[in-house]
Amino acid sequence: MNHDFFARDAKAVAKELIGCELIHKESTKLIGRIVETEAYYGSDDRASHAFSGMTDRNKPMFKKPGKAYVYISYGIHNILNVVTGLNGNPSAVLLRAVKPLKGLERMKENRRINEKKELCSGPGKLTEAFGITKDHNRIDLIDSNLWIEEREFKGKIVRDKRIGVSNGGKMELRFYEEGNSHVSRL
DNA sequence: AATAGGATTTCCT
DNA sequence: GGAAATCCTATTC
Repeated sequence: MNHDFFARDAKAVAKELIGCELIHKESTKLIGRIVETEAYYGSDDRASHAFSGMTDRNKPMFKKPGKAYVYISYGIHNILNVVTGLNGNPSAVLLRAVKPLKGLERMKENRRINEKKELCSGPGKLTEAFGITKDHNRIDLIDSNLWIEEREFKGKIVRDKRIGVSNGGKMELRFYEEGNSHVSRL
């Protein structure tokens, strides 16, 4: 995936990321197929961290498309986003769930569980399975050991309201593969 | 300097 | 279905 792919409207990127592969290469190679994403914008999106302008935390959202924005949620979970961007406006796509394809054993160790469906079926779950932490914040997802590869997608995509956000409004910015059991919530 | 609350997960009943 | 876990950030006094 190149920078141009991410330098577009977050909603379009979120939708097209469904079916692509998230790859993390460290000692072992971990691969998951993206089955669920959400788009977040800026001043026009009350649910977004960037709603009230730039702060220390959300700074990556204002930076170059293709960068990672990782933050800690509820003091416990690392949450992974890809920065997107149209006209330099702050925006990002949250990676909510992937279907484990490769490195299952390592993911099970990281998650301390065995059920495949529970490994990556949520934003906090997939970062734990992949070993993604705030150390990955602001890294470039094009030329680091964490990246996304384009894949043809033949399934059907469902669009819905985002999960877990207050002031989410009526905007339907969540995308997921219809019927896929690795989605956090069908 | 202090405090309120979260783009969640897990465990218990 | 409900609440605890847990800590960092942003906001307020």
